[in-house]
Amino acid sequence: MSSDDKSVVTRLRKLISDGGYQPGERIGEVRVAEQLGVSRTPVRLAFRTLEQEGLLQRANKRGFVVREFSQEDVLCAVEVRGALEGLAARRLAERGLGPGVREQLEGCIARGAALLGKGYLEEGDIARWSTLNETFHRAIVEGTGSRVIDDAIQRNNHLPFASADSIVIDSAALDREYQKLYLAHQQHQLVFQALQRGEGARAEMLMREHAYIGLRYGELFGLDPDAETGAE
Amino acid sequence: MSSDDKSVVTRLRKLISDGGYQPGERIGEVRVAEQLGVSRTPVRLAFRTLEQEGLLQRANKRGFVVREFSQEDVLCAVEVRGALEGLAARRLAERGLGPGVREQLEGCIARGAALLGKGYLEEGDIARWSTLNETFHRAIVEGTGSRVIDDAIQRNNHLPFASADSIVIDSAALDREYQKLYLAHQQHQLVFQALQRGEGARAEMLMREHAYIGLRYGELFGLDPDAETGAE
DNA sequence: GGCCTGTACTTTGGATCCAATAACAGCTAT
DNA sequence: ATAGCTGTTATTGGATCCAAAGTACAGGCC
Repeated sequence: MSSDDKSVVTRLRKLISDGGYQPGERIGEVRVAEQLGVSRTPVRLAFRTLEQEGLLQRANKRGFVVREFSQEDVLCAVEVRGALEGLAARRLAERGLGPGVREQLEGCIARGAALLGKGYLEEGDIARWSTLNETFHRAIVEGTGSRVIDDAIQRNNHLPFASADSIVIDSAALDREYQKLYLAHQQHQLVFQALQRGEGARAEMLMREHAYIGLRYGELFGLDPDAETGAE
Repeated sequence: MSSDDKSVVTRLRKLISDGGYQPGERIGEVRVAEQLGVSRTPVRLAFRTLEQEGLLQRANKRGFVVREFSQEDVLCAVEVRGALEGLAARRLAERGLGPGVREQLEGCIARGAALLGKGYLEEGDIARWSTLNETFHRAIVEGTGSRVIDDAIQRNNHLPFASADSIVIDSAALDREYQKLYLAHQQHQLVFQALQRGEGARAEMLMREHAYIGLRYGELFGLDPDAETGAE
């Protein structure tokens, strides 16, 4: 189950989000099994997982359809992440961050400063930011030491547009993206400061606001708000 | 899948939470299949669902074990619910509650007032409170109109101690429970007032605090805090 | 005597087979 | 001509079979 089956779930998730199946489209077991080169059994297992994740939903009486998400859904998923990561940040601030977490967060901020210090973005910087941003968020969530909170966030992140590293969408306009990343970096610093000082409420609100960064902040830089959903 | 298989998931969930399998215990496919009188296939599918719900977790290299939850986990699950229901309440207050939702909430409060107005609890009141409380919470969550938020809350509620109606634990001491329910009723009224007035931040904080009602409020009434986890 | 290795058994995961059911189409009757 | 019924087909869900991987036990070697 571990190796091969997990790969089926992953590949099916990728197959769907890459547009192999359109939102609202009915998805059948046999066709997917043929496409992935496996039997129907692991596909059925994977359908179950993806149903729980929210990517699939049961059809009228039989089978599954690919779930379709509205702009509103995207916004809500980001708000859910903000609420949960805010909760994690508050708990972390109140209970104090251990040396390991502090070190990780400091490392992320240092890497962010190095990345953005030169005043512009170059090829590969976006990937580098993505990993450091991922590390930063995971450090906070794992720092709470609660699998329940972690799981809740992970489940929400299964929605393809909800996770923390779906910020950058236009890698062609690096100058515009630079401003967003710089703001995100500043927010990271503020969150870290609040965490260090044990300012729970402030850490929570900062983390919550930080979730919006990939969503509506484009308006601040004169972008078209409709193009700033962060989806895909 | 719909009818029979859903029953397998439900029955297995019940089998686990009724103590048929101890937390931390390894759970095998064949034994469960025999106990439920079905083949291994639906059991495997059910394992998948319950893994996503968080009731099972993968064993070291093979199979599943029943997840065990600490007191800390219970607290975290309640805080997660508070954060998410708080988010729902804020959105509802900001966007305004429609006549349907308002009516439902008013109905719940009226029923609560009738239930608690006589000053004491009698047999059956606890079940009545449970349904009205469930209706109240669901009205707020569904009132947001967002399946994403709804799903996130539902997924958290799959943990047996996390849902909103795991308040009352000691049905033998009805006088003590009365005070808790009365406080809960007052909180419902405050939440409703904030929702009506469009006071988003206040509605959120009230809803969030309200989540704790079954957890630590026992201390206020001189109960043993350890007995007030709300589990089961 | 303890540790390592090999073999056998247990259990899971994948594939295939069979039954049940829902969708679809064609036919008939009003 | 249309609506309802019936038969056929396609697709899902359950059971069983087979292979692979893990674990435990035992025997041998150091």
